[in-house]
Amino acid sequence: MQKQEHLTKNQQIVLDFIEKSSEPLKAYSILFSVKKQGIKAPLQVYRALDKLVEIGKIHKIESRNAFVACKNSNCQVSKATAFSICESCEDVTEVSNLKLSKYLSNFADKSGMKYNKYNLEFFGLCKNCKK
Amino acid sequence: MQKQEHLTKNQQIVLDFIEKSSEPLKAYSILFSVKKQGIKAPLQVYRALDKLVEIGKIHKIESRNAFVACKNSNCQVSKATAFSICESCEDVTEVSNLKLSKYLSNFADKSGMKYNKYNLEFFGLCKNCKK
DNA sequence: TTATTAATGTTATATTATTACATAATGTTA
DNA sequence: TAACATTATGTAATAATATAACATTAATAA
Repeated sequence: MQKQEHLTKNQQIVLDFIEKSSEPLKAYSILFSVKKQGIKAPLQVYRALDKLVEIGKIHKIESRNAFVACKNSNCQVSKATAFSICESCEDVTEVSNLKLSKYLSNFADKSGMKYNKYNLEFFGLCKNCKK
Repeated sequence: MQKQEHLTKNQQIVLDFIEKSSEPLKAYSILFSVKKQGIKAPLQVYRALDKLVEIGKIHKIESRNAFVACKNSNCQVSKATAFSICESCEDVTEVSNLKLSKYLSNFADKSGMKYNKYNLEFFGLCKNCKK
């Protein structure tokens, strides 16, 4: 279902780096880290990020301008994303909840607008930070 | 329930401008427009925006880095926001749906995290652009 | 093979947002 | 009201995020 089988060199470098990270990464921090692998300019990173988002390999956390690897094998999730964000430690976790995604994917209000995508960000304190 | 009764001059200028707009406004376009009213620097706008977001008078559309006036009288909504965004004309509407907000405000998943805030952005084509 | 599409490399620049510091206004409390 | 704390202001500089424009190369399709 992904539009592209093969990732290009730059896309693969950026994806590898994001997948290894336990936290959301910002474009310029990715840039800094992949310079040794030949990526020199912001645009090279942004292009890779755009493509990776498009094919659902990563997601952008809009409120943080940061990127995380997709943890769902289900490839439709790039059109239906939900995250929980700890406002203290900034830990971000992808929410995988079938009921939630069904509810939101089918959501329709009086506007008559048919949604083909959504992004939901929950904020709070994670277990650790709640203590 | 709002933390502040009285808006300061800069806050009021910025709020007035946003309330008059039918579309989300970006910080620098606000800046440009309120220069005649004595606001000279980005920081003056950002400070006003921060405060207005904090007290729920406006919301930030994260995926667009833009700001809209709150259309709900209900003041708790700044902690529970939902928008529908047309990807063609960029029209943004605040979604006011009690069922949705109840569902999301009470949402809890296995993470054990207690959420105190969420932001949801739906994307699609509005009635006009669907044609 | 030619045409088309997608990706790359590079430079420059646009856009969004914050730091730092000095000052003034406002609110609180003794 | 004086002293203090808090909040807002003004200003300059700069950081952080993202895109435009253009030349070139690689991959894919017809």
